Amino acid sequence: MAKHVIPGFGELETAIMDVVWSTNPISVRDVLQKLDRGCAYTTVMTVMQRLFDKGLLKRKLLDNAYQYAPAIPKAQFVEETVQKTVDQLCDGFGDVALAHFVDALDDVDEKRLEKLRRKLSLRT
Amino acid sequence: MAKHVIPGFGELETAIMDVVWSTNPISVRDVLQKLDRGCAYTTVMTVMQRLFDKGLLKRKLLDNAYQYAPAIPKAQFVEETVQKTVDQLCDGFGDVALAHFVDALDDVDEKRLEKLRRKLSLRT
DNA sequence: TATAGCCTGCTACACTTTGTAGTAGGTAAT
DNA sequence: ATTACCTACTACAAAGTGTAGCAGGCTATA
Repeated sequence: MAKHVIPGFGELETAIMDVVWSTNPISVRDVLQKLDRGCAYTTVMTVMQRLFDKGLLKRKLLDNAYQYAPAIPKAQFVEETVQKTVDQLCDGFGDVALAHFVDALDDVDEKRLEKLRRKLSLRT
Repeated sequence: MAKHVIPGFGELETAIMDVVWSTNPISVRDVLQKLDRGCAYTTVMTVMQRLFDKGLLKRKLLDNAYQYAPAIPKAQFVEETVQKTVDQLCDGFGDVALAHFVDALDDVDEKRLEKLRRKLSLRT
């Protein structure tokens, strides 16, 4: 089975969320079609149900079928996930982690570095 | 049970690695004592065995008991973990993730920001 | 030498998360 | 009414992690 890419967030779940973020409201059937990965209707339905249970999707009954939509915008979700990840790694490993985040971000392309510089200079 | 704090890295595992990083070589018994969390000897042993299997610990038989030591220094492990995490989140969420990493790091104390600024100015 | 004590290896179980999907039962349209 | 589609419920596999018992082996000491 696919490894968890993001803690508490599997590969199928990510794919489904991406579909729903890009097109919503959307039915299970349509997500299934857009996914194009030959899994069963019920598989997609179950995962979307779980996403709903986790509070990541909301839904509305329309003509006897659920129409799903993101409970939070992608940007916000990513923000929270990143923040949580940074926090957890810093909790677990302290300053060392922080330092390495900086290093990791070091590899980022120049355009982003430029943005970062601008950001930093704003608050100096 | 405790949630996974770091993907592929549980709470007990982190605690044990920290003990071994701070004191090594070290026996299972001594780790158990230092942990001070009332779990069984065999629990610690099993987890250390797994850590060994994962390549995170090395060991040497001494007087019929294993002496464990980190296979890699903490700094290196943290670096790899952080790098992997950043990569995965960027894979999964693209530029949005990156931007939010920058934001997350924004909250970091001034001393670190200063370091970051210095780092960035070096490559402008 | 026997016995207690500590160590390892093996095994096993619970629980959670994620992917996967079948079946039953309901509703709606043809 | 029969077909088609939807949901709810249920279930299972596999991995990861925490937890620990038990058997067997070595050592030291009584």
